[in-house]
Amino acid sequence: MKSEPDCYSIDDLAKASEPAMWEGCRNYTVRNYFRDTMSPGDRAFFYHSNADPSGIVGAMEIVGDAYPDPTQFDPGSEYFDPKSPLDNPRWILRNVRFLEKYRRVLSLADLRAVPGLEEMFVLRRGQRLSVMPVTEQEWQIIESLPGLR
DNA sequence: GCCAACGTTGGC
DNA sequence: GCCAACGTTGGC
Repeated sequence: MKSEPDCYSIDDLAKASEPAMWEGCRNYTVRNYFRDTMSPGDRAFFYHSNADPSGIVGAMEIVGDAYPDPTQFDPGSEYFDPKSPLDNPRWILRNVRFLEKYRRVLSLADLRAVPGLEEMFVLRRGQRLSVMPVTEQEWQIIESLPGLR
């Protein structure tokens, strides 16, 4: 799950006393991942995009079920969507809980060099989604990389 | 700041 | 429903 650290970083999540809303996703594929693919208790990598360096910076956990993203109805929010019907919300989100921050950033170049991650979604050409699947195998490979903790 | 690769929009 | 134009993302 990607976030620009200038907007919301893993340090912000680490400081949060309660699970945080992963708000503002306005892409239908991501919406479907939130709705259909994620389950409470699933783990997710926190990825800093548009950062220096960009890459995986830590881990978190999905908490609870998907529910409508309140920012779509807030005219004061940058995520306001005037076309989203109140009685049929277009956008949903998940809450996430901080698990850990790694001691180093795993850049795309780092990940590309790791055997077994060749098929990973985030490494695929042209892939720009802010939320992408990770297989159990990929998770284990990454979590066992040296120097993370 | 460039630009590839998508997603979205809207005229027809 | 097609598709050109436009907007966005995000690494580099």
